[in-house]
Amino acid sequence: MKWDTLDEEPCSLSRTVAVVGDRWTLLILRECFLRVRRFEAFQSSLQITRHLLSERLKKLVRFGILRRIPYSEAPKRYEYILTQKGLDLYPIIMAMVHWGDTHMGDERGRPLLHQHKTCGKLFDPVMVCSECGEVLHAKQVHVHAGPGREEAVG
Amino acid sequence: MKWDTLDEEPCSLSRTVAVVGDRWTLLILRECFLRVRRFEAFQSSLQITRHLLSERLKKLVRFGILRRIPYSEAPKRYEYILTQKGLDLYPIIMAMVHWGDTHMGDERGRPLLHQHKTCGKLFDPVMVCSECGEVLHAKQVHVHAGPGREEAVG
DNA sequence: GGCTATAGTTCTAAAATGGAACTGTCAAAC
DNA sequence: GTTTGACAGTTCCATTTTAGAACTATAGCC
Repeated sequence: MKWDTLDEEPCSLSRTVAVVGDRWTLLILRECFLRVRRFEAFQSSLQITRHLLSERLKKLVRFGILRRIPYSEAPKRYEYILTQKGLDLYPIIMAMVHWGDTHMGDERGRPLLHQHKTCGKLFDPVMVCSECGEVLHAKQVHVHAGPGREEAVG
Repeated sequence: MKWDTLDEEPCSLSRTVAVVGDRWTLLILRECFLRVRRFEAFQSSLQITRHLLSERLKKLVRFGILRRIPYSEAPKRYEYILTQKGLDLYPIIMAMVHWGDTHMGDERGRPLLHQHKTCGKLFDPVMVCSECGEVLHAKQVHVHAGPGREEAVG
């Protein structure tokens, strides 16, 4: 597999995997959603090597998920902020958190609770159909080849 | 980072990442949701090395995401089927597909279209609040430390 | 016996990662 | 005006993972 062209495969999952499909990137994104923005902060909270952190941040900037913004002119210092494209990764992160809550929990209960500011309640994220609003299940979905692919699949 | 104990971290995202947080595993799961079940079928559609495929399938079985079921007694042959725990990964996969459709598309259009059997329409997956049903956005969510973690975060 | 199909395992070279030390810039403290 | 410390990286080398290909094993079919 040529990972460097995975983002050009005729498959939206592959393209997403090309960007966020590794362990460190997902953990870095978690920190971003918890409002972490600076190199040292990522490094100390994740215990990631500085080299890899530098690589991953560059990659996320390159793909337009983070924006590198100066917060100090002299010395030059930057912080990493989620773009709209990055913020749109939220459902992926939340889906993973919810699966972990459901299937990987221990006797101590959930590590984090999420409160919806709009309605004020503690909630779980639920994936629904954009058309009818019903909860989605794999077995109720039929897959067709779209215009971006010739042959039929699945 | 000790990746072998990532599934015991007091963070549901980490625990999920421990299981599905690598490129091959996510691609293998895509194939599972497209009804692929056999070793040779995974291998030829993904072009993954047989060694890694073997490793990843074992890991998915160990975590209870796939079940290894004999479909032939002599010679012993097995196929890999998603358990309920595995089927519950569907929102993660769909969230990734949707993000790819939205942000990584090219001029040819979507590779795949999804039809909801329940309502009959082509749809997008949308993540909503389990309590009020509103669409979720990162900025409308407040995070609290839960019982599974002592100190407050974010 | 020879051929094919399936599901792996083994081997070696190449690539990625971990861990630690090093670089460079500037502000504030002494 | 020299030292200390914070920050944002880069460099180096040992270890671990992965890629790619060949090999093993079982059994059905001709």
